[in-house]
Amino acid sequence: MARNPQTGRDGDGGDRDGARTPGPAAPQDPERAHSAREIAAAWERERPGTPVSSIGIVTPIWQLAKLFGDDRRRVLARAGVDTATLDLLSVLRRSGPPYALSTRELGRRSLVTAGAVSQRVARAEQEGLVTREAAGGRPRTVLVTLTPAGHDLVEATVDQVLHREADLVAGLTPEQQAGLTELLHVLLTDVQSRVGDDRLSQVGGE
Amino acid sequence: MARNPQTGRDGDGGDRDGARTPGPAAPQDPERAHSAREIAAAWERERPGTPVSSIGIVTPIWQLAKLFGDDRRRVLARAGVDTATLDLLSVLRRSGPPYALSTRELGRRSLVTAGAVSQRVARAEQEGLVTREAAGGRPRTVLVTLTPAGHDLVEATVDQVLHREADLVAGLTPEQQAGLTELLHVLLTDVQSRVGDDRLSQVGGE
DNA sequence: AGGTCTAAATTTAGCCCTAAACGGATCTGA
DNA sequence: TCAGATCCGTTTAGGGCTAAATTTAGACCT
Repeated sequence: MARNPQTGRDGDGGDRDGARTPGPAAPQDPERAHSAREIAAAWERERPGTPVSSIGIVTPIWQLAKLFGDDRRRVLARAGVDTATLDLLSVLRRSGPPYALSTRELGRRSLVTAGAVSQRVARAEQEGLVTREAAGGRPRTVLVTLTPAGHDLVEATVDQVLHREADLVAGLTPEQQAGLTELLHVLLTDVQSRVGDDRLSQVGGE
Repeated sequence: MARNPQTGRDGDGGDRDGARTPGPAAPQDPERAHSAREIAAAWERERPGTPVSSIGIVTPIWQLAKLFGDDRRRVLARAGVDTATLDLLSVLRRSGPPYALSTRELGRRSLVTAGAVSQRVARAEQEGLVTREAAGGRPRTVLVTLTPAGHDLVEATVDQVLHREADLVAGLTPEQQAGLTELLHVLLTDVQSRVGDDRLSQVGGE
């Protein structure tokens, strides 16, 4: 999911560009997507009154998620794993011995639908990274357990991924990182409480 | 894109299977995904020394991107559009009259591959939202132009989407929103300059 | 007991994306 | 002028996800 920058607006009114020289006359960096600032400015210019207030937050979050996701995918491709599988294995690994969770619990911790979990588990089982078995717990519970091969795969890749990501955010000072972490935490907590509240998704919004 | 919370850390090296209680790992709200803090703590507990420093930033960014993306998809489903199509139309709309851009330019502004742009345009063309024609400009350039129907669709949905997203971030004070916007901008700029730098994606990183 | 309800997992249909192979046109240089 | 290098856009193969339909097994009633 995560899809694109922001639904909206792009640069100035005139740089149609169809052909032209990509060079010096271009608005910004001709090789890069527009920034949230440029998108909001374009909205204002094209449609005065457009509610652009959220763009400065939502757009960079999507762009960053895309960059982090693509980067992780490339890092993991070298190890022959995909991000969805590593995510599954990591959740199990982090849960501690005996490295087993129900499908239900996996879904909750992975932010994907039950169907997606089912497919992830099936793929991982196919590759011998987890096992699946009925568990006596609740009615129809299935217990997914990490195999030694799955455990090894996590051990072999997690530090790589996390180290790489630490490098990617290293441009911020420790103070900036702390401030950003705090603000993101506050925003996430708040958004979680609002999403799913269907009253707000009506047109008139509040 | 955007996939999951955090690849997490996994635990120790040897104790496969231990045995029982999945217990102590379920610390918080049983209905919600784990927070970055809980994930980092689980790593520390299971594998002391894991480089968790980036988790406080990367994990909430993914979770937020997922929440925003899912929410937007649901809002747009009512209008019978998908997020990818609206993104395409919006880029054209905000480029201003004559609402036409080359495939190449569309790819740059959308953060997706050329193949994805081609497919998006084909779908939108199928629905009569854009037209596609050869343009004399560069060598093999194709010009994609918004139709009146496409223009109308943007007008009918963009405010809805942006208003909804403004509601979603309304829990932050104006000061917090400004601070977050600034930090995200700094981080994004920095990450863009680091991604693609292949030296960093080696294991040894940094 | 038997019928109905509900919860959990899976399956199915359809969408969208990436990576890589492909097709065609322009530029380059002998 | 012709071969090769390039550049753009499209097509193909395959992965991954969501939403909805389906299957199953206990739970609940009467």
